[in-house]
Amino acid sequence: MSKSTQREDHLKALYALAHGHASTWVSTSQMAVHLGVKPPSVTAMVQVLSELGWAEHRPYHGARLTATGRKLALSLVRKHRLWETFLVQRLGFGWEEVHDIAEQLEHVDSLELVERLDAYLGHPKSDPHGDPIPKADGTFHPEGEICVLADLDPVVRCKVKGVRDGSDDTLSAMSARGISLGSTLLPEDITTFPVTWLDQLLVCKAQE
Amino acid sequence: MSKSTQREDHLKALYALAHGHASTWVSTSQMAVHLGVKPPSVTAMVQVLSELGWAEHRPYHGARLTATGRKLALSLVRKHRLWETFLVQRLGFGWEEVHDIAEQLEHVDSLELVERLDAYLGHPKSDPHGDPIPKADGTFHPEGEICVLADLDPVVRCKVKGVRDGSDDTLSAMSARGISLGSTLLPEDITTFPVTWLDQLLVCKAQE
DNA sequence: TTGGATTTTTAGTCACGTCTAAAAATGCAC
DNA sequence: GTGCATTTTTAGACGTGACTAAAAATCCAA
Ligand SMILES: [Mn+2]
Ligand SMILES: [Mn+2]
Ligand SMILES: [Mn+2]
Ligand SMILES: [Mn+2]
Repeated sequence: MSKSTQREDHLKALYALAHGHASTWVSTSQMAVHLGVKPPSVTAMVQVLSELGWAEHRPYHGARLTATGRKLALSLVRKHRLWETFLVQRLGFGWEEVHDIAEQLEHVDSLELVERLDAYLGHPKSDPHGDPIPKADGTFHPEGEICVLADLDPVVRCKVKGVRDGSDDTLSAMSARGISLGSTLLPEDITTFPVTWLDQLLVCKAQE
Repeated sequence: MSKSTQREDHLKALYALAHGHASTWVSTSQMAVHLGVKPPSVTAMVQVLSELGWAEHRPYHGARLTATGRKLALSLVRKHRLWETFLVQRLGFGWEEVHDIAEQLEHVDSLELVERLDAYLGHPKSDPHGDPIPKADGTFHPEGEICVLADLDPVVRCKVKGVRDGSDDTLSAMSARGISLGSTLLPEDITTFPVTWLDQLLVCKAQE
């Protein structure tokens, strides 16, 4: 309910600054820089998003998306990237010219429009900048988005793409279990990992 | 400058309710009905448009577009109808489904976008509802829009499409000069007409 | 031409989203 | 641990664009 260009752009900022990792807290000042407004404005808006159930706000700590908020953010990213694709692929814009226009088009409200546009463009998997286009259900194509292992729901086979905040100890412990960049993790192994790892391992879904 | 969806929609309402005749005064309550808001809201907005130099407001009488306002309104109508054409022609929407979506798309701000869209669609002359699409310079294709003779600038050869507020006397006086529905008026004749006729004769430009 | 109904504007309020200035919380250096 | 610099939130204000209620202008009918 209750959409608006501003709410939507704040939601997107939250998503973007967490690099798509729903578990990451984002500071209001980070968002302020990203959005080109002052921090108090972001605080106010984050409180609104929180009331709408789209974000969680821990005062003096930061904000992060709820599951609902993430879905909305993804639908915005989807629209943004589909429009960018349209502008480049069909209207012949240069890839560097399309961001600001898509920034406006993404707020046009019509599910039917997005789905028809997607079909018209041949269900593209990525936008002109190479960024992946979320599917209508909010998931990415396989080999799509990188996320924190904790965010993998349901837990499926995935590939290690990086480690966040890994101390030497952690890294060697992971190595000892056969985990390294590019290695594949199986659901049955993941359940036996130390819980702290779940927030540290950056992964993407592996092909079946 | 200082555009906004609301200002733009009021501008369009003014244009639409005057049936494109820049000389016609439109009441604020008419606009209110058209826009789905209350009359005081329209009064306030019309005063803003007046400050911006886009409309003229004669209190307790009505509002009408200035030359600048008319140009802006025409560019909005152009965008609206081009997007409608895109939605039907390219995305396969039914012609009855596209109005509300175009109502949003028309506010996207990018000259480049409009012109590329126009070219992409093959410079269509009319939208899916048969309404003419203004050209980028704010004029219509020949045989396009009907206007009051007084609005013809410059005065060119045109065809009579109707008479507004014509008393029997006026009509017979016109007949006496050889004027009837469909007859062609030449610039040199027009200059000899009684001035009152200029606001009564509805015409459209005739092919050269 | 006068009075009442109707239309339109003004006055005052509100929600939204922004700002600046001040207060509060945090966290880092010593 | 205390104190100070930094970050963040709160407080208070403003502009936009909506509303309702009241006042003003207009129109029309007797
Ligand atoms: Mn945007
Ligand atoms: Mn992109
Ligand atoms: Mn509109
Ligand atoms: Mn149309």
